Amino acid sequence: MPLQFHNTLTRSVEPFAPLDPGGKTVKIYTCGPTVYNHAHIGNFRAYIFEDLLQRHLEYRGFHVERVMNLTDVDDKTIRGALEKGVPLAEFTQPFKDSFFEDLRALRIKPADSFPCATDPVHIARMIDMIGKLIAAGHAYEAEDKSVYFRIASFPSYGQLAHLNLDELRPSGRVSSDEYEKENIGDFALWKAHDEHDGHVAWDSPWGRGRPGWHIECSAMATALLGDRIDIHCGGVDNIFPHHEAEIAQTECCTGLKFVNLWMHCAHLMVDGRKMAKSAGNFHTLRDLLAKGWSGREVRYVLIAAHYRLPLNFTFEGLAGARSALQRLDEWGRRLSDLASTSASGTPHPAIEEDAFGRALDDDLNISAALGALFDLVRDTNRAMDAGELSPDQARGLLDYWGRINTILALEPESETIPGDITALVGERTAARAARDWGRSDMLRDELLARGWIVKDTKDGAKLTRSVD
RNA sequence: GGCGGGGUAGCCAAGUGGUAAGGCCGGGCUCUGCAAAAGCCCUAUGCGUCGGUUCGAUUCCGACCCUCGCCUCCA
Repeated sequence: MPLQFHNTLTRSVEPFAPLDPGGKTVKIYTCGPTVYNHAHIGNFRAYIFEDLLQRHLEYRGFHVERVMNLTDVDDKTIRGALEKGVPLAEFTQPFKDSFFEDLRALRIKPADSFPCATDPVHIARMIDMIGKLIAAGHAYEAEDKSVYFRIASFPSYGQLAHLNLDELRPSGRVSSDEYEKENIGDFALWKAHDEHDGHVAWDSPWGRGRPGWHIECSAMATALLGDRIDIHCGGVDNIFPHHEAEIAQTECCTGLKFVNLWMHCAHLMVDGRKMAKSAGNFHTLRDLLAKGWSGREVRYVLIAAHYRLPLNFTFEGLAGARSALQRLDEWGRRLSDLASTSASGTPHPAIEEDAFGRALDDDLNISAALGALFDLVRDTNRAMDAGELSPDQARGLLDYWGRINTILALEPESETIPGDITALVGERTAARAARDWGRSDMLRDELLARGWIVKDTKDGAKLTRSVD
């Protein structure tokens, strides 16, 4: 099966081929967070889907160039800064910092660049693009000194969302701008400064103001990746109007097809409803970490369901992830013990077949991929139980597990066992050899009190870190 | 109202025109000084409902029910 992905534009799964004539480089732009708050795990579902996409493309030998923007100026960031009485940049910085911390905790590969909307270089580019759009008749300055994109000038507006604009139902969220616009669907490229914006404003040919949200992505994507990009990702809620607007602005500026492949992930749900800051039903990563869950466990939950399906977040699901990971950890540990006497790996049929990688080729079918992985776990555990797996085969499988983890990134934290713990285990082993069960049990309790669980396997004592 | 996802065992979930992967939970067994852990085994005659096509449908077609999302803040 060829590598293929679902394209939101055509609503079908299509074979993937990069724009790069060399067939090597893949350019990806992904919409990042608005830094007015800590991102919640629903946001991170999107970033983990994008991480899976990038890692699988790399597994298939592509070189991925990826940009993720940070929206650090909009209504909410401005409101937050005003309420706190601090400059905008000072308000957003802690949320930027926590975002990067969370990416690390979730083992999400950093993008090659994380441009910020307020970067003067990008503001200048946005102003430049808006000027071009006005000159070409695609945008106009309204009476309130804001600039709007004229959707009537771009006939294919609505193609991505498959919306017929004549049939749009008024949403009820009508703002006062409506009276300034030629068409209710026209969207702001430049928002004239008003009293709610405080000191947040930049000079422009149309007076002081700030950029609209959509133009930010068009400017930064083309600045950093060029006029045409391979893949643009985001949550389904970005399809309309955000990505629709990006297409219109960018293509009207460049005259080129902006994005070859649009990929969108479904929402993370909680209690059967979309997880959203506005709904107040969200969990942040730091909340979950504080409850004793690990970033790795949260990553498993978020990565294990197909990206185009809504995923209902539950603590039962997190507990299930913990158990599943322990099974994988134990498998890796067994393979590792067996492989310790082997210098080089031997091919195993399952590695050649690579059912895991082939499942991901089909629009990132992670469920089938994990199914294949757990099949391999069971089959090789059975072989190890029967003493039918050689150390060289174990080494080969361990290498394969390592390759799979260049995609999944679910390997256990490397744990260094402190010397005093090792000493206690040694004492206990001696006590057991002397059949001094009382002392053995006392030492086991002592180890547990220090956070380590001892398991007496037929190969001797094994230690694992206890979890809360 | 328009558009788009979903409805498969207690929970999550893959998949196929020929009779249902995998994970969690649960049960059994093995190992074991005890305990814990781990490994193995078992667990859906049925895939929202009702029709239709077919030798045969969970998979194709039609209708309907339920549910979630988008329709200019939103990953």
